[in-house]
Amino acid sequence: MARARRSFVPAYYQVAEYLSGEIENGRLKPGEAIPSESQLCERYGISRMTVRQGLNLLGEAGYIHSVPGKGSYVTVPRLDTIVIEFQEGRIEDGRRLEPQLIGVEVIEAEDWLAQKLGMAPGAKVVEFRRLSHLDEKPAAYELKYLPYRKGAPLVEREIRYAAFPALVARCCEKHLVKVRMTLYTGAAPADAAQLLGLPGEDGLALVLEQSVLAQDDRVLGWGSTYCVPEAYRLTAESDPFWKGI
Amino acid sequence: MARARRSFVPAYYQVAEYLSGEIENGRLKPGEAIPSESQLCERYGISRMTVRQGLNLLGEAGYIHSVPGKGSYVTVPRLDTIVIEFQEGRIEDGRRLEPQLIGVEVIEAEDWLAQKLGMAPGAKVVEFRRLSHLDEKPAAYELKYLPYRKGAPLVEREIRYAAFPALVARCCEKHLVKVRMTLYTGAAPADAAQLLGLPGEDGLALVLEQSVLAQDDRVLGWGSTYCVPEAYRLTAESDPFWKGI
DNA sequence: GAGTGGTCTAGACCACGCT
DNA sequence: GCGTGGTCTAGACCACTCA
Repeated sequence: MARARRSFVPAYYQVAEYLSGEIENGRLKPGEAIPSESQLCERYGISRMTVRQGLNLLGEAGYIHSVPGKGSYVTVPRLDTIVIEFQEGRIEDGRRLEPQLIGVEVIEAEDWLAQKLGMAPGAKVVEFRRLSHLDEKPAAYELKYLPYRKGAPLVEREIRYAAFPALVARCCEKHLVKVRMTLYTGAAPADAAQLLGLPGEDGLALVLEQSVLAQDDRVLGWGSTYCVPEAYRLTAESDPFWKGI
Repeated sequence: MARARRSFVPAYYQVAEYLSGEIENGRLKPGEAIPSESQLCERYGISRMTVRQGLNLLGEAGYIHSVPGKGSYVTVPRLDTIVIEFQEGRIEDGRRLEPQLIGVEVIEAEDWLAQKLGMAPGAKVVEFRRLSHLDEKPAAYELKYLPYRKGAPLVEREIRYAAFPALVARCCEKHLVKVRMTLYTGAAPADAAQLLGLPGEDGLALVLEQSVLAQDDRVLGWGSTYCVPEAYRLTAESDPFWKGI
């Protein structure tokens, strides 16, 4: 508990380690108050700013949170948020899918698409379709749309290999974009079902819908990926101290 | 750019706002260096610790990162990590599923299960099955397993309503657990397919596999949820500055 | 050697929650 | 009124990078 001498570990880090240890082994329980800053100063013989630096570390990691005028408390971990690392064109074990561009067109957006993209019906959009293979077998069919912009040439190489959000960002000249994704099991369009060789008359696939959004939530692009069942898995891990939303 | 006077906004916060604004509007581009700490001190007429507090905020948010001896740089956002808020027994729009406990048994683990749970084959495990309804229609079938522990009574109320990770945590007397989840479209077991009224001979469903892990990655519980296609969707948003893994 | 970020001090004043 | 955390200062020494 006393601060280790002759150590290259910074003092603030030792404070953080000590407290996170106490939390992990259960001596400090969720909801409980941790020692006050001045107590920690005294215990470790360090200044308050240094103690605060350590507590800040724990706060970032989500172990604790503080209430002005009262104290700092151990956070109750949340198990309902999970983080997925989703790499387009790459599956769980890191193997790469072989993408094949099977169509690029400028079309007029039908109503449903215009709505998804936040455009007027009939507006011009670029549609492109990709079919990706894994081990010579078709694994995913992608259908992507982004507003047509004169003078924003889409290089075929890019369309073929680039991840969709990055493509959209470059095309719209935005520096920061976000992605919103929806996952479900649903029917693939007939042509996709055929190309993917989906069994059954309803052609169920794992569907990943991606909306690429600007910082102000304006939709910049929309796409849908139909994945062959079983071939495509997503793994995710809980982020117990996520603080977003 | 100059620090606002007569403002109740803390100085460090103003520094952070100014810089994040510059990043968002693209005047500071990913990979570029931001002004040095001493430059910011001078510009705002504040001390270095205060500037650092502001930069720390941006660092936490993932906008910038620093390189000792060189400077701080605008981070290139990542679009390949997304965060899902997954609430067991609750769907996208917040509606609750009505759970129904349809079986609890102590069984001896078959090989595949023993492997999932990291136990010896034949070890005793508690199996329970739940069927959840949405609008009177079956929506999800859950199959969960956790090691049988003498003297750790499982209250029916809990089994029926509690989220699985929380149940496991309480049962194993662990304070901190993690969840690893895998999502895919796959075949449901025959009994599940029948109860859910899945169409087609292969009975495809959206499958959510959950492993509940201790901090040391030991498996504490394993479960699988089979969701009726289309009824169940997961939405996720990108976390452009996630720093994990 | 000049400049950078990383760590740390020993103070200060404030708003807040309690009692 | 006392203890809490939130903000802020004006210094300090260090290790590091780069010219």
